[in-house]
Amino acid sequence: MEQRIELAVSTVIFALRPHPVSGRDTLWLPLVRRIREPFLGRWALPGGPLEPAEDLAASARTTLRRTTGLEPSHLEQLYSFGGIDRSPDRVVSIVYWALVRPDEDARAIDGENVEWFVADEVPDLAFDHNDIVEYALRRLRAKITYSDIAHAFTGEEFTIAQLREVHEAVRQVRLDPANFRRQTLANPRIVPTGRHLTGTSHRPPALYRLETP
Amino acid sequence: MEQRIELAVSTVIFALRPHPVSGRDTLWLPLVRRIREPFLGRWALPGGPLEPAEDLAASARTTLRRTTGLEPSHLEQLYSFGGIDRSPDRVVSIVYWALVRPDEDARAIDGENVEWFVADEVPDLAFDHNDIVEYALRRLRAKITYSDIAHAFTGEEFTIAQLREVHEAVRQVRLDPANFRRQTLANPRIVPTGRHLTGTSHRPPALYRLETP
DNA sequence: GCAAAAGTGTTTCAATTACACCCATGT
DNA sequence: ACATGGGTGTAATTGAAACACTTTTGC
Repeated sequence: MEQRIELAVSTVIFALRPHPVSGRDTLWLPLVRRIREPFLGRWALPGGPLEPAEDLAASARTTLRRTTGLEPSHLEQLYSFGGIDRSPDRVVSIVYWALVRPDEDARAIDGENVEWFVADEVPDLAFDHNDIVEYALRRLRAKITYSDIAHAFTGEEFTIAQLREVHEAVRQVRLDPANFRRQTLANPRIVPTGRHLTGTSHRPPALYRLETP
Repeated sequence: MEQRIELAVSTVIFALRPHPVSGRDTLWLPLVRRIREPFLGRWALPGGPLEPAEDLAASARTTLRRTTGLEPSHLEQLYSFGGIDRSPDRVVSIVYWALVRPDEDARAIDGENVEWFVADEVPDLAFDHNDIVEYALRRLRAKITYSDIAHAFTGEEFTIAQLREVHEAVRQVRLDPANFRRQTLANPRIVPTGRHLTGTSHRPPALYRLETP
């Protein structure tokens, strides 16, 4: 008698929203309340079984649309978890993590049993999902320092300060505006659009965009 | 009617051996000749179906022992591949990569239909395994620059030159011995054992070991 | 004019690189 | 003694960090 191994795809979805207490931008993520055993009633990462006709990334996208109604601006495989003690029945989870833009985020329509939490303050989750969230956070915070993923949180056009605020929110640090500006503009792919952001109560900052090579 | 999704674990196994032409140390990996369709007769990464009672990493270890007869000094998950066009039947592969020590490597007994190849000169492989090997090589070469995995290629005790030769072999570069030495010894976890390597035709180099914290 | 953030300049400090030179051993 | 790699010293270059200062807008 052969035991069946379940194959599921889950996604850690990050968005930037103001922290309920401090008001400063922080990472949030949506969780889904389980309506079945095991872990009935507990919060868990959105996900579902892998459909035979569906790509791994496509499956993550489907989950993302179902829970947030949005397209991810960044989607990346995180890790595959297959410990034999993760769940009463053997299940291997391929986990993705995704970033969604705050401007689109406003348009988000949460599905049933979906609720957003501050990423660093999630409750006790089902399965090993607390470990997974922690791992995803570490990866995001590491990767933003050496890659372009911060732009997945900005619009097409952005000011240097907006980009800096993304870094500050994700990494939970304060960065020197002058030095950040220089280091950012050292990247030749970041070019000024010529336009400026208006409506600020001070000097209007220049708008830039990321050249797609 | 439900289509079954196969779940397999494959491993890219690296060892350092002298290059057949240049004689300098290079990365090698073992491949297995397929004895079944699809891709019958083609070389492929060692691997097999995931057993219900087996951990993902344990499955990789089993494969490693079967093909090389050795224990890995380093084993790490690489990526999971699940494209719907990878194979006629739908198969999701969770791929690991492993490093084995050269001293142990000498003890290796190759299984049937197993042959070692220079990692940068592998033939046309089955499935998408050429892509996977390339990806594993990139990861290894990137990771050796910021982590301790080089030690997975040295013995318990090592000279600074031996460690440098590992870096040079993996990254295919020449490194300044003086600077490499300083940067290496800047790591407080690398401590002298007090012993020296004898039998060289020149000044006997000091032996070090990596403190396990 | 004043506040506030944009944007520029400058000084300091640490890390990397290149390379000259001395040391200890086998032959 | 001399060839060879081990090991040390040091000047030049680069980049990160800290911070003073000027600019441009809304009010």
